[in-house]
Amino acid sequence: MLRKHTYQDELLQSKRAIALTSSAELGSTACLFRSDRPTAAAREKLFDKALTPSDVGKLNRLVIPKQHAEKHFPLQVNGPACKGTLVNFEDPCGKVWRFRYSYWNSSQSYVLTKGWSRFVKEKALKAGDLVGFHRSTGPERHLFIDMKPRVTATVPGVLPVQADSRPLQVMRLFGVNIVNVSTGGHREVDESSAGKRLLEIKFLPPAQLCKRQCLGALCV
Amino acid sequence: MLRKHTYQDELLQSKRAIALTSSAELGSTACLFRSDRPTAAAREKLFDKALTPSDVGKLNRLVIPKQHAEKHFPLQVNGPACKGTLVNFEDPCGKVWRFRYSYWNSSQSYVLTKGWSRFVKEKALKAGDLVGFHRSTGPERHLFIDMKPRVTATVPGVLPVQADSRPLQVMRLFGVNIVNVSTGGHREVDESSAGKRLLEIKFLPPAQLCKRQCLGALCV
DNA sequence: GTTGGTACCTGCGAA
DNA sequence: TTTCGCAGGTACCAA
Repeated sequence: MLRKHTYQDELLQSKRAIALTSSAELGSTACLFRSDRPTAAAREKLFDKALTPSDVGKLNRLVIPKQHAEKHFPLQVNGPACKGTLVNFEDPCGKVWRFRYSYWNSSQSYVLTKGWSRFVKEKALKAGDLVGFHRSTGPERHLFIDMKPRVTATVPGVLPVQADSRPLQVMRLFGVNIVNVSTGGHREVDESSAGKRLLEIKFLPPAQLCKRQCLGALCV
Repeated sequence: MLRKHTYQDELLQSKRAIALTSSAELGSTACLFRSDRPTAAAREKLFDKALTPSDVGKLNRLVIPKQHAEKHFPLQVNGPACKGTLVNFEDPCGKVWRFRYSYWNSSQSYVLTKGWSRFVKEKALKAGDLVGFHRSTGPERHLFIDMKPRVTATVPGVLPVQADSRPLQVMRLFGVNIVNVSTGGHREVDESSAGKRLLEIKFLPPAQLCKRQCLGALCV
């Protein structure tokens, strides 16, 4: 699981880095489970982002809106972390995701890069879904990430809505998604076109499930 | 006009760089006017290039023929400028254009990238037009760029030709382009299809004018 | 040969 | 008006 060559520089940078208190001390793998998982208690919501087609597409990066990035995830742009750092986020399953976080001079934007595409794939994120960022309010200041399906104008009664009010996108049978509503391949989907979505039935890969804790909990 | 944050690394590179004496010291904007404009005197012609469809298309780059690039614009391919540098060229209006100049290993070609598309747009360059490169012979060795319309077989008398013999592309009224001959939106236009150009009448954005010195001079 | 990651760049819309 | 953010690209490299 260790990719030997990879993270040394980045870990060093991470340790020297920033006001951003990550859970880097947990280890060097891209994906871990926390063993000291706190109770779901004190967390402050930092911000949400509605994912764009690019955020979930081939660009393998998430643009963090600048105002949120500079408020919550400050990077020392001219300091040792100017080339980015590694940041860990815990998902609702307790799984820890390590992302590279950096600033792109050319576009003047803050981005999560390395690791992001795996997250998109495993969570089966789609454009319009919301990703939320949180931080524990205790002294450890751990970071958390969660995801919510897009809030969309559906045709009431026509498409399935789950008990948790999640619309449209998943229908589970024994913990497996058996329905996926896609946009038929169009990249640009806005709220107004959501009603034109086509129903596609397909099996989603098991990786989409939260492997440790969520097989019975539907914790996507 | 200054995009403050941007070009620090690149300026550093530019300052460390190469035998290519650019006028980088003029500032950090992509487009400046020289305040110390020399007389039109001593310049040596370096070379011309007839623009290809790709040079004026979506690729946003100009390929510099290798023999000219290596003769006139040497890059230390393995040196500090191996990732390219910024070079300033003054156009006939005295407007200074900053282009990124670099070598693409994948295609083994020398290219102007950043900034080039703006130049193409503002000058309304078309495939077949000639772009000329010059250098002042004085100690400052400033670089200059100019453009000439394609030498083309037009239908005499049908399309307007300006006093400077530029065919087709611009007709000015009080210093404003009121005619633009385009290719109807096709991206790839080669010599053989040039005769099929359509006339379109439209107002061009004011940026196409040479803002400082050329309102009365028709200096495109 | 393919994929993912880094670091470029640009058009465009909103402020 | 110009500037800025950022969505959507590209090039290149390494695995």
